[in-house]
Amino acid sequence: MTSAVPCYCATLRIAARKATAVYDEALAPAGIALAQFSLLRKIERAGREVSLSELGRLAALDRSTVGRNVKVMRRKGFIEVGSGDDRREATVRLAEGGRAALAAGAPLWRAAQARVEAKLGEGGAGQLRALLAAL
Amino acid sequence: MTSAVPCYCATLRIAARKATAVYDEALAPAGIALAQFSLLRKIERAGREVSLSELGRLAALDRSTVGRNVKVMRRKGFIEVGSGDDRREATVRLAEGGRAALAAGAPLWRAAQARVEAKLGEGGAGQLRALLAAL
DNA sequence: TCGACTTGCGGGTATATGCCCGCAATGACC
DNA sequence: GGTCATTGCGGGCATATACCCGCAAGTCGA
Repeated sequence: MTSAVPCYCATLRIAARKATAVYDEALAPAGIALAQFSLLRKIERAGREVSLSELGRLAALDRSTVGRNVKVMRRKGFIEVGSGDDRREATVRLAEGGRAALAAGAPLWRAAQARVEAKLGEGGAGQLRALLAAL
Repeated sequence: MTSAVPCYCATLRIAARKATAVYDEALAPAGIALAQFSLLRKIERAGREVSLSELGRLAALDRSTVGRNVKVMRRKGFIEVGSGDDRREATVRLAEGGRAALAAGAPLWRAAQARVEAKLGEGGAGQLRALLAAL
């Protein structure tokens, strides 16, 4: 008999998919989905040009994944790609479209964030952060 | 000033990716990754043939995603695809390869599960389940 | 200064994921 | 018994994600 032991990983993946759907829907009016919005925020927070590898570290994404995502965001006019002093590096910075998406998305993101926080209840939000940080 | 408010969604996605990497590595010797292992378990648990739509509901996946994943698992010999009474339905059941992968993966999965549980600490595991269920 | 690592990327390969459209099979309701 | 809405799929389209290989640029020690 296989007892019904839930797999942490499967549960996390489902939660991530559901949360993504919630944020994607909220951000839709801004013409951007969470994955890209999140990357734009990392770039914004950096406050300077960042290389693809740095962005990967910031977002905990594989470098090659960042490279592909960047290509899409570039095509959409969210970012511009240049090269740094180190000529191996490809650096990215926000473009007008990216700033606009961030501005339009900010309040929508906050709404989604609040909705999720409400579902988690008092203290739950903080607990979740602490638990996920432990991973 | 943009304060450093962590996005629940981004955090969840990172946690899911990291957990997936842990389980994938653990399951590697069994020749299967977590996403497919998880689906095989759903089919096993069902104890009967399930349609693609049912599997989608069980795994909280979009039906079209299930369709594609099933195609890959079929090619790998993990499952067999047939059709039910309702001739619209495509039903799946475990094949020999799937049973073997489940058997070989079971102890490896338990090890990964234990490792994650250890990181979450006493009670943390249960809390996480409760929180994710709230989503 | 020259070879040996190290680092940063692009591209190939394979999955995973969701939305939408259209088709076929069912079901429900006159 | 005919519509007509519902349900189940496949396939097209777009992203997201990771691993590996190979090339180019930078670093460092002898």
